[in-house]
Amino acid sequence: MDNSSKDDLLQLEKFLCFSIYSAGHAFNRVYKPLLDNLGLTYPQYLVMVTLWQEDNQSVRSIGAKLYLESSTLTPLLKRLEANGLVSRKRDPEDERSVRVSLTEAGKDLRNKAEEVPPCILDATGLDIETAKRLNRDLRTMRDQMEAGGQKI
Amino acid sequence: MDNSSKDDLLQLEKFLCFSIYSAGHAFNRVYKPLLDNLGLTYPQYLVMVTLWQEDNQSVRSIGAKLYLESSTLTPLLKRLEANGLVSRKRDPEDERSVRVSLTEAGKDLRNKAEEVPPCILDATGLDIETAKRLNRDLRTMRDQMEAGGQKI
DNA sequence: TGTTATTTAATCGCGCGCGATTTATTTTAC
DNA sequence: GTAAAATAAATCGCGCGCGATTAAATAACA
Repeated sequence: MDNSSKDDLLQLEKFLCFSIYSAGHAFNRVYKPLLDNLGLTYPQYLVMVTLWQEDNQSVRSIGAKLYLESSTLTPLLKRLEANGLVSRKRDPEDERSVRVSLTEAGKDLRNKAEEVPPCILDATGLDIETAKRLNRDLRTMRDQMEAGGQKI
Repeated sequence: MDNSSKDDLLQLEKFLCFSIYSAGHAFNRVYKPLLDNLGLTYPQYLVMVTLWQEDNQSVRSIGAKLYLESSTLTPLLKRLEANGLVSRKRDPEDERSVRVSLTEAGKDLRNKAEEVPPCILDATGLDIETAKRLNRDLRTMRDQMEAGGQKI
């Protein structure tokens, strides 16, 4: 391999992974002041969104939707519980499972939270069609990558 | 606002930010076994890439390229130094600055590292043109979001 | 039935990632 | 020339995020 080809291989700007990595951080920066108003971190916000969509889920179910492990979720959920937004109870039907439910305060927070997404789309500077296409392409790619690990 | 519109607003699948967040995690999972062979974490790998592109940079310069703070980089660089891949020295011309340079081991690692990017592109399942378009759109979006914070 | 395998959360250790602060150095303004 | 402002790293505290492990409950099966 000649030098120009070698130089091509390791250029940061060409790394799709880096664009995603840095775009994720950029999102976090934009979200932070908005979520501070709700008293949530970004991952906590995602957990609340899944619960607003469907209340009373197991830790496992939340993890499947967010691609997170119990080792991440358990401490996070305890913080949400400490802040009075959710309750955690062992499922009487299956004591292995822990059911996570919204408290009244958790349900109420939804109204304030609904003001967030439009602000974010605005901050990206994308028109809706481009945003939708990006979203679709990224989900396809993620699903492909997640599936790749399941060989055998 | 009626209920169907309300339901639309907070659907996880529609969140571009979540696609990026979860795609980032998926990348990490794919990278991990490859980077384990190099003895690097993903952020450490990014720092090494910037140094392979341009050796002997300040912490600030690396941070500007990766959008990271010194509070993130300093401990990371100390770990790279402890692993014998870089050296850290105060700049004699400006004692505030710390110059980070590749050791011989750090330079040598580049050869093994060049095998990584093709594996990754393969794992995404994307054709090159789609990957390039995604990359371009994401960088544009990120730059827009980073610029948005600089108002005034 | 009883034993083994699987499933579910929780725990622990480690490496980010950042905001806020601190320390040292350099630049600027007066 | 000195005081004030700006800049660069480093430090600290906190919240992820995960791999590895553990403990408890359930399922599978001989």
